[in-house]
Amino acid sequence: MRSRRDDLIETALKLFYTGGFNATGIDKILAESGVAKMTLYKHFGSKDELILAVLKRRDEQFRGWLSGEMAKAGPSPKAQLLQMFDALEIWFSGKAFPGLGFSGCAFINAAGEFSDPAHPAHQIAAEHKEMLVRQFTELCAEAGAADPASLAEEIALLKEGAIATAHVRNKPEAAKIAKAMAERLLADLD
Amino acid sequence: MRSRRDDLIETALKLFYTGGFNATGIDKILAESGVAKMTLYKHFGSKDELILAVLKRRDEQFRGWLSGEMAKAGPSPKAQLLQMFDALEIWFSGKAFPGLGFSGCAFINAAGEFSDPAHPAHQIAAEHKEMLVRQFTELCAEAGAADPASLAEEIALLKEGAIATAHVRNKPEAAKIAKAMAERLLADLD
DNA sequence: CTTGATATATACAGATCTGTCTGTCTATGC
DNA sequence: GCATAGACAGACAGATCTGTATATATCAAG
Repeated sequence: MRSRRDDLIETALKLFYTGGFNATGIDKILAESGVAKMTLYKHFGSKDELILAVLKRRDEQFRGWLSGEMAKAGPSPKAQLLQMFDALEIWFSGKAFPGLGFSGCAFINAAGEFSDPAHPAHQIAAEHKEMLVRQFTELCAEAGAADPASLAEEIALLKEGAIATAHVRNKPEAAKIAKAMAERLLADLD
Repeated sequence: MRSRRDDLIETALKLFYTGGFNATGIDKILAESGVAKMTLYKHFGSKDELILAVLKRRDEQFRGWLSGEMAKAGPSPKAQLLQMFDALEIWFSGKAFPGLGFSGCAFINAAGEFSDPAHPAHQIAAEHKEMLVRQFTELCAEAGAADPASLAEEIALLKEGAIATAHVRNKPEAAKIAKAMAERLLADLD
């Protein structure tokens, strides 16, 4: 049974993600989740803290989903890295997270609304991206790359470019373009 | 002499860009620009229309600046495309637009806050990106690329990836990473 | 059955936001 | 000089937002 705290986080994630953080009011989250206002402030203290809890949840949810999709490629690290771009395409098409659709990357969006790098929400966004780069680095090392850290940064940059392109230009094919570029980057491996 | 309308657009651009669209109130723009509220509504009718005017101004300003930076590379289209990534680095460091600093791409940010692709602000953002891709396509054709449209999409994707990485992770070196990747893409040309 | 923790409903305070209304001031052109 | 257009100043309406206060209901454990 899901707790009220989880109800709030899941509802807030959906509304913040699709409608923006600043533009989405507390009252809307309360109405859609059916939770009382006092319960929200008991659990989170402020809207800002709810935003941080939502971003942490999204980080777990997204990285968990992506790892699962990449694992479908089997044991080869190179195949897993390429599979990531197929996962992006599923995400861009709106099929990855039922009920959420695709409204770009929640962390890029958060960094846009909370532009100061010192803002806690911006920092969570940065950490999320860093964690993914670390995961890519391990796979690149496992695949025998000469410079795993640099290669992982390049893969990550392709991923960010695909996300921004898919969202701003409403162009989900960006995943395929990025994948083709990644294939050339990884051609020497395995 | 700058008109009141320009004063409003320039001040709103700075505040929207650094503080976000929804989070920045009309009153702040009026206070900082020294313009009366009635004057704003005389010129723009609503905050939404001011936002659109700001995005159009930013489109002209940014593409004009970028074209100027690229032109510094001389007549070679390949050199101009590579020069673009040097321009990105200047932008990321905050030196491109005095008084604005670097808060990511105003159009990626706008698409984040106005996520619906049918929203006028989102559409202006998409058009801005499309115009840049068209410019890249012309340069790729001029450089003798076999498939100028595809190559331009790849260059554009590297650019978007660099912007997102530089902002979210506070990592201006992303420009150099993207440039190195672009050099490999363009190696066969000229 | 009582106690304590948790949640609910509802009202409210205080701030802020967009947009309007009413005057007044000032400059420019005739 | 005078008329007209544009901008300023400042109050105000109405909505909305975050956060608080109060009083009530539910439910499980001892």
